[in-house]
Amino acid sequence: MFLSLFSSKSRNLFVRGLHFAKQSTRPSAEDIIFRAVCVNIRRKKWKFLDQLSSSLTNSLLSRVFLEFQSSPQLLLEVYRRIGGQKAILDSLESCCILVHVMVDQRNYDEAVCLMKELMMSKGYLPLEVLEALINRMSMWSPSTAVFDALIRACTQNGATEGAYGVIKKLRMENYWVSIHAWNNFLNHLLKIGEVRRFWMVYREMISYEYYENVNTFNLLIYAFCEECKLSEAISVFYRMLKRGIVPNVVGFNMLINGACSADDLDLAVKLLKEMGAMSGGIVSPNAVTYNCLINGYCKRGKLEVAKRILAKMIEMDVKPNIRTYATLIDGYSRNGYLEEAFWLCNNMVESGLIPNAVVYNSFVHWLYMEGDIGGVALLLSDMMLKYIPPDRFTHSIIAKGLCRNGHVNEAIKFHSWLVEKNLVEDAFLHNILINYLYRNNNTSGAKQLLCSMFVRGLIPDQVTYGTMIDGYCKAGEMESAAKVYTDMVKVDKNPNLVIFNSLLDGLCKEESIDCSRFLVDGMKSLNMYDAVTYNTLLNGYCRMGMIKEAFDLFTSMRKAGFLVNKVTYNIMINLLCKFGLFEHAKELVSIMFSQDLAPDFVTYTTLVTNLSNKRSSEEVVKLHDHLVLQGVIPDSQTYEAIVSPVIKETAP
DNA sequence: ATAGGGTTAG
Repeated sequence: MFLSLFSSKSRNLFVRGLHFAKQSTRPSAEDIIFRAVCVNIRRKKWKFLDQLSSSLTNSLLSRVFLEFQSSPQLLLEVYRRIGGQKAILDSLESCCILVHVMVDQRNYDEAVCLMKELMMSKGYLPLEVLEALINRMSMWSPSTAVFDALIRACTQNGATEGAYGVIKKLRMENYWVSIHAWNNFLNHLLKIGEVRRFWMVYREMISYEYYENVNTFNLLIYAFCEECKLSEAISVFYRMLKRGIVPNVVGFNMLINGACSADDLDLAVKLLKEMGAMSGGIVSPNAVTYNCLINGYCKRGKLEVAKRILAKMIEMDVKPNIRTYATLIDGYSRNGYLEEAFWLCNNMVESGLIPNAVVYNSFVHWLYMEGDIGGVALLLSDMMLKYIPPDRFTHSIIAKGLCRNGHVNEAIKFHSWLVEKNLVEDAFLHNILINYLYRNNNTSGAKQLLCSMFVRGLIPDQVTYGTMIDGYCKAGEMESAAKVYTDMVKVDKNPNLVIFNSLLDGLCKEESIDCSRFLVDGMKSLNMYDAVTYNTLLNGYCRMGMIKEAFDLFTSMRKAGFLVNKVTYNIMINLLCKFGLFEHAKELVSIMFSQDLAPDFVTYTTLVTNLSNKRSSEEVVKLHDHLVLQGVIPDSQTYEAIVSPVIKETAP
């Protein structure tokens, strides 16, 4: 192998190299290879390098990179040629030299990738990488882009504290943290739902006298939208214009998406129409804009409008993408129109787009919800045939689908299989399983699963704790629920509204009325309460026969407005029916219609069941007809059990 | 930089 080194030309260079070597008159084997490699790199003899690739050890590579650190172009070529990226990762120093080279060549993605790998698989801490980068700093232009890349690598790895630590350290060492780096970190905070921290960091950044750029302003809009503060978000837009900053489509999209999630679709449409005027003719909608609106309408069941937006999009020459179709497909499936969803999928394929895991996940999920196990099996095998890898969503959907269709043990087996195959799992999947184990009264199984989460390095989240608390509350084991609550607070997880509501329900169920009121007062003082809270208490009053309290509460709930929903009326209708006050109950039904809260299958069942116990068959049929004529969809079980036999009986 | 799919409450 080394024979070729000693061809005459190489030999000359080799000897010359030896001449300059100070430390030793007898070069080691590595020295020999090192010289040879360097020579051939200079001459771009890549074939030679390929032959040597197996001898390129860590220390050798380090030496080579150091040798060529001032020729970035050449080094980049070496990196691409040798395919020995693993070897490069083994040496922090050579890796950092390469990162500098990449950044210098504006190849930021590669730089970020390299650092992500370095931290993920080699376990280097962000601050260690930073130090190594700084050590190589003097050789290069004082560009801070390399730090931007490091912060991006941290946020992409989910290392929030790592990223913030790098920012702090840089400031301490008097390096400039670019606005891009701040924006990246701020965006990361919003993505992980840390809105409060977002504002803290934003204020910190402003205190260092940074000027916001268009991206920062967009992030402020995003943050306000997350907090459902739409008017504040819009005022950010005008503040940006006043500063003379040119807006872009991203800010508008954030506003439109925010309006959609705040259930203000009129505003969303208005923004779409006014985009041009508001931006002085600079900005026009893109695919994201339309997708946000389509999603808004799909989630509210307004499929016809959603489809009209798709048509509009095409008319305006904006190409629908896979997300457009995935959104529509999910919207149609979610609202019970699976046939139409499959038809849309066909359209999509004909337009040249290939269904991805998201599309399959929607179908699988809604087929499971319909109990169509056979359909699921077909789709999953189709997915495999087309080499579309399932993701963590697929896994959760399968686990939940199995549980929902009565196969909890199969779901547990499926989970074990995932563990065995070392496939992605997350807290989400565990939460689903834990929930169903409780429902099946398998408390010990649920506890085991929680333990296995810890073992597998998965951190239980608020939902995990909430699921356990709810499980114990439903089982009437309030002491165990309280214990989980204490455990949760110990690990610094704050209870959320859902958890409080679960606890309240548990207290109401065991008829601890004083504790229940105490909890509600506490929740009010924390400003953490909603319609569920009040419905739970109302239901508790009704169950305990505290009629006066129930009516008083109902009145104050109606005064507040937002505390009343369909469930509230269903509870009250049930109460009135129990006392045989059917006329009053029907009055509440009309009020429901007038408040745009259409009675649902629960309303139907409550009325029909109670009426059939106390009144004639004719009245039951009359009520059924009355409700159906007003557009109420009957609960099929109730209909089959009560109404259908009566109709047959009265028929001639 | 923004958009799509999975968990918890009555």
